[in-house]
Amino acid sequence: MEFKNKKSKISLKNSFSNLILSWFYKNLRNLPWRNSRNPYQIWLSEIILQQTRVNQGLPYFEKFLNQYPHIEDLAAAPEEEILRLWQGLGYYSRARNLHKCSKIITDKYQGYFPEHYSSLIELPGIGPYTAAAIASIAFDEPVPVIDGNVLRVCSRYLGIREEITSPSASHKIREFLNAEIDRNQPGNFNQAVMELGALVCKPGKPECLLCPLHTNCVGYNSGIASELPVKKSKNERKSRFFNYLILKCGNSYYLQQRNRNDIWKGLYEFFLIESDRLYSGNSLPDIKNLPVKIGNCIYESEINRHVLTHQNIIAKFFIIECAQTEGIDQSDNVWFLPQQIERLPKPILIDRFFQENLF
DNA sequence: AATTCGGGGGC
DNA sequence: GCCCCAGAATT
Repeated sequence: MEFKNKKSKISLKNSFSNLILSWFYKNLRNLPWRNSRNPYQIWLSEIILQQTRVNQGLPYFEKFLNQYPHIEDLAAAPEEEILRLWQGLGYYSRARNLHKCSKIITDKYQGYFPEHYSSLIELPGIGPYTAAAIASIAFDEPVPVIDGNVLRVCSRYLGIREEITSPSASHKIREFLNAEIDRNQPGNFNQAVMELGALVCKPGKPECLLCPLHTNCVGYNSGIASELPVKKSKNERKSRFFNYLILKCGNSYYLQQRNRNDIWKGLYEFFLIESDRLYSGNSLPDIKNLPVKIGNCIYESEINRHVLTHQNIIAKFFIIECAQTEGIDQSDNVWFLPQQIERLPKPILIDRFFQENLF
């Protein structure tokens, strides 16, 4: 008995959990959402950070918390205002779901987040990762988070050579984390694994000699850490050709809101003709269904290339002066003055052209 | 299980 | 160029 206890204490001291937690206490970054255990702030930071680098998300967290100090403020805001604040972060469904979720919490939960994974995951925009993050960090529920960092750290530590999204790999990692998670401080444990992935166990060049886990890391000991995790090859990016007709009537410009299930849903853009090619200004095709009678093309932009994860957007802007008709109505959400356009949520491609040429 | 939703930064 | 980022929703 005596011997058994001693042995288990020794192995406990050198466990994955203890080693990574003591590393975490010494090396954690001072991030604003770590200064609070307010579930609203935890949630906000997690939504912003989905598929987003901490450095890119940081200013957005500050802006949102400043503009919407409490979840009720977010729930009361118009969706366009939220999208405008989100502008540039991408994956705009996150912003729309942020708004939806804030209304549900405000209206149906009296402003308080549910405290368990099983309830959190029912909310819009909250999936397995975010539910686990909020439950563990804000409410001490011992459920492991699994994100890109965690998958990388675990696949290397365990030496998992199967494709990382395979059921087998997922199972091994989940079992491992469920066994290792510190049940007294699950939030710190989860953040420790992610932090190690972000600062040491990095994608290209892991700094294994700085890693507190390297003596027991299969990937390191086999010399294949940098090859892991194994990922499927990605699909080729498809090209799309966007011809933007910037219809100008006096000082007003035509903009429309994207509402299809496509990129940039909810954002505003100029009159768009998507085609299998780019047009040129001196031979614009006959266009029907224009909202106004068009005149000459007074400016033709260079070719703009805008790269998204699954698409290559190839775009050109044509400024077209339109005949002043009697029907120009500023209130119909179609014709806008530059200072109004400034406040509309727009794709970066559109905002960049607007800022450089029209504002 | 596969696709699609942005944009930026590192190399 | 290519990779990946504190993933989720949809098909």
